[in-house]
Amino acid sequence: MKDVAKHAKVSVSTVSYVLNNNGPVADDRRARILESMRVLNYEPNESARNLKRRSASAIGLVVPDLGNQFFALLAKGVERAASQQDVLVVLCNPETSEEAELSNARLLRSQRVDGVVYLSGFDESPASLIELTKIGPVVLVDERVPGINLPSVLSEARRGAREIASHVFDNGHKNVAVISGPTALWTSEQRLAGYREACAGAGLDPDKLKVVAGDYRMHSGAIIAEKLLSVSKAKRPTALLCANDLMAIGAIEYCKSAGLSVPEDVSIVGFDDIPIAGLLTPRLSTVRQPAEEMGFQAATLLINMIKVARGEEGVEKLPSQTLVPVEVVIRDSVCPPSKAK
Amino acid sequence: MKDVAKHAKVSVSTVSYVLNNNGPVADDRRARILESMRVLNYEPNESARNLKRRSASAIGLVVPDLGNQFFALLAKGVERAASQQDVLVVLCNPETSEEAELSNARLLRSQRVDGVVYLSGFDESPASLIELTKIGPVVLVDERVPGINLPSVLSEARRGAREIASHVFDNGHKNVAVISGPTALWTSEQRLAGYREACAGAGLDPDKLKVVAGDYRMHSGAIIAEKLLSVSKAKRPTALLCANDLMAIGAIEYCKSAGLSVPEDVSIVGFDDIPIAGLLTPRLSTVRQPAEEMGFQAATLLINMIKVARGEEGVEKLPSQTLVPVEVVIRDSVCPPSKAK
DNA sequence: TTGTAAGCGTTATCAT
DNA sequence: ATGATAACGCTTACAA
Repeated sequence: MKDVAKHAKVSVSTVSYVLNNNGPVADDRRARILESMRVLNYEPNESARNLKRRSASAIGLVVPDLGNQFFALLAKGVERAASQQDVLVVLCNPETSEEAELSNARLLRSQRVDGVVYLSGFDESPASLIELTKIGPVVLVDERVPGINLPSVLSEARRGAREIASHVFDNGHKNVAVISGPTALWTSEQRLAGYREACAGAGLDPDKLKVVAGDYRMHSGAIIAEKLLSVSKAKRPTALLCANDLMAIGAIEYCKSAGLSVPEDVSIVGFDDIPIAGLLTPRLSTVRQPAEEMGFQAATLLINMIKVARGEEGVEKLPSQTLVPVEVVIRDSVCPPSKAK
Repeated sequence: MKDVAKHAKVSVSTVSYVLNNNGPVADDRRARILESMRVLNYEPNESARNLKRRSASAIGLVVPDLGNQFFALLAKGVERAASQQDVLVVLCNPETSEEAELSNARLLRSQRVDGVVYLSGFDESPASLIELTKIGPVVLVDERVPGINLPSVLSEARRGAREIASHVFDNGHKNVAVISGPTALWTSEQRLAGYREACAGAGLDPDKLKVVAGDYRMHSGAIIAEKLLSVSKAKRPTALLCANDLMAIGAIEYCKSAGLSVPEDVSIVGFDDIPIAGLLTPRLSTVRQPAEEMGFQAATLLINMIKVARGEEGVEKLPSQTLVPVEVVIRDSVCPPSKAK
């Protein structure tokens, strides 16, 4: 920067002014400075800027597992929103929730990021999260913590769950089981609540729904399906409501291995509509959550919060709660229960 | 830090010494300082450290599309390796290759990252890449640029391609077509070369292989399959060698829509073995590339290069070329050409 | 409108 | 073994 100043025969502060577009600079000088920057191909040292301005123009993205396409797409959306505003995205994969707590807090404290987009997905430790929000802005995606009202982007998961479950009940299923998500997760609760509503709406007793909690991973879907379906044919559920696609896929895989056909023997629905859902045989009926869009919204909201907190001029505070629509997509994995039953 | 020094009644330099474990510090003082840090829950300001040490302890990860599971898994591996060494990962999604060039170069120059893991996947602009490597370390994944020998982690793609193609030829296919990757990409060339070797090995003329280049995305697989298969049954290829799984899936989808059955009417193989490959009907025969492992290796190599360049003590330079093994996995998408032909 | 100079929180080079 | 102190590259009062 000194070099640029020297080369353009001005002082460093003038250079700084043109760099930040604040402070008044005569047009001819500005031009000279810009030219000098180009000639010397000067690139501002962001570490120094960050030090001075006490900010990093970077956000953290805490995501449990990029192997899950839903999260990967979400990450993509976050990245897109951030790069649009020249904000960097720092990837964090909390191995354990212990570490998550630490690494997040440290990340924020160490001034390497200005805020965090937080996707929990697995178990939650609200206390540490609340702690986090005291250090800096955090936005949750598809999650809420019981005690406190954190900014977040949510989906209409409950409605989606209700609707797809209704679809199943409308097909005439009476003996329906649920492969649910981890208990205590908000997403799990919402989806389950939706299923129960549909159940009641179909004139059935929601308390008679068999519910087993999985961990949102494929394997647990298979395990639980086995548990649920290894009973006499008369008692065997004719439909499985799975709280996400991965578990639904696991369930389908189990059925294949057990010689049960889907949907003839058992109807199965999922949740999320990850890209693979439409490619399976049978094509999976599910509820589409716009993963990438949700990531985009979350990052946009977070960056907005950061700017507002910084008192940047000309930025309106965004509502701290965003609701994105879901859409139930009916494909081939549901049919009326077989007469043979 | 000043506060810590004051609280522990020592000078800032002493605090700095214990923070970095360099410089000699009396044990009792060290203990006092550590205690003070804890009490004040002090967190070093990384921007300041970065400014001073001229490094960011962060690496960039340039990845074309997180929606592609192969890349997502790779990213996961990169993150894992990096976090193991307390290095941050900054995500970059080059929208266009123009921007890629710029944003990468700027990222490196602006001192926000110390190096870059680069996954091209789509078209390449070697010139800008070479430029990049002059600014800082870059490691390529599953890619090479013609002119120059960059550090990279490569897979035995050629062998894999040869072996899976052999499997197809061994099944008796004579009329085989290739849905290849983007021309000019190293991965495409390698795979194609492998296919040709297998072709020759089967006593067929490699120049008679029909080859059409796609873009590694699902859609192009479908389009090209249509082009290839919409001919009289006598001339229609009985097997499709697809340069990645996504295109293979596209091809399978096309076949389904066209009433062609796989593998009876046309055998199809892919490449990569993304998780979905084994879940399709028919289960896709393909070549497994250990995506996450490759990412891990790449980040490990990059970080090693950075440390070596920094002259850090006790670090041995890693070989700048890593070769990871592939494994062909035979599933159900191949069978001998139908007699009916 | 422009320049001077005082930090931002560290690290590293010296004396002590 | 410890403590002043000068950078690191930038921003921003404040002065000119």
